[in-house]
Amino acid sequence: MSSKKKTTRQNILDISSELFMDKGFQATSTRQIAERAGITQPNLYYHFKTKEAIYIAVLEDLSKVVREQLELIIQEDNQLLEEKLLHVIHFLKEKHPVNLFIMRHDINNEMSKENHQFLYQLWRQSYLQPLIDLFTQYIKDDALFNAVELAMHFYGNISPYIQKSEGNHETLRPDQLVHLFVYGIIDRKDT
Amino acid sequence: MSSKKKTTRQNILDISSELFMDKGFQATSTRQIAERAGITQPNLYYHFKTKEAIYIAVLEDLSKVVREQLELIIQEDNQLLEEKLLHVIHFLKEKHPVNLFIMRHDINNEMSKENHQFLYQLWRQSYLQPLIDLFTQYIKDDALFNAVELAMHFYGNISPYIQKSEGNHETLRPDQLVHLFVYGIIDRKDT
DNA sequence: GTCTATACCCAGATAGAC
DNA sequence: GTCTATCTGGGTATAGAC
Repeated sequence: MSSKKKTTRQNILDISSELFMDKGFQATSTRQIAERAGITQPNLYYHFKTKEAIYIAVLEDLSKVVREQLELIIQEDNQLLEEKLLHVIHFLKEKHPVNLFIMRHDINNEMSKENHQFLYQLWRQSYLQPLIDLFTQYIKDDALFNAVELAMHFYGNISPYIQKSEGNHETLRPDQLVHLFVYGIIDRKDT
Repeated sequence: MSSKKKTTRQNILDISSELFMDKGFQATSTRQIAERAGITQPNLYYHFKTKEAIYIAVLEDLSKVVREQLELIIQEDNQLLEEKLLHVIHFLKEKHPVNLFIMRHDINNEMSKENHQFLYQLWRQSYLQPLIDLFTQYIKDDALFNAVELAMHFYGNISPYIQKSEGNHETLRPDQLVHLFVYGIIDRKDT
């Protein structure tokens, strides 16, 4: 507790992160952010040039944490693929309850052209690349799918299960999710 | 060609359907709809009470077609589960290139409370129920997952692959998609 | 049925005082 | 650094003439 008080800038980022990652860029207004941060809306513009700049700063923070953690997980020794995937899901679910659909939609559709490019690369490096590396380690050369396809597919599979709101009709447990991803819907436990 | 000219109302619905299902409810403005329909924006309000009413009419049209077609597919005789799933994907991809994430997000988050209930039931009946019926036919009683879980999971799996825009980085073919869903990522072709 | 004109609201962003 | 006041533009929706 060397410096107990958060800076206004960091406070804005933390609150914006929650709102952006839950409701999305468009649906989050600068007035909402300001209200929750306990400041006036124009004051945001002292700390950031535009609303989009806030979004970028938020994603830079998130990406750093995610990348570090995912790289740790895939480097664990003596673990089955299933166990590592389970760790990934647990990490995202507990520490990172983010709506990945909305996040990807915002990156692809709500940003200016330059920022879209930048954020897409950021997303790829921090979210996708560790999974690509993981699958590269584990799959055979003659596998039916390459590592990139599997990594993308993995995110498509787990996204509905790691966000917080969005009418939680998805009820599978993380280990069931991994089972479906690795073995499919067919029960082969008894073969 | 008994009546060649589309009514204004139907024209509005067709254009709204494309926009809503591609960009979502919020991101589609009544001005855009009117412009593409070749009418003025206030004229929309002669045909529909609100923007939300347009969305509901659109989803009623879509649901009817989807429900009929999916029920046809699951009733086909002498087909493997894989073949039926493939037919479902082909139908959705070709005739119904809709962003299912956005659709579900709109139903859950952009509608008034009553309309949310109504549309959710509509979605369940037309999109989900046929898949539930299909899995009920094919899975064993002691399977690891029930039909509802599998149906939800199936949509989560295929959604990224059937929309038209949204930066097409997903490249799996429909048959690969079915393979992953049914057998998982492990290559067991040679066992 | 379709139009013009316009009301009303909420968004992002800026100017300038303190 | 933070505020009040305000601009500008976009959104949905209504009134009323034709």
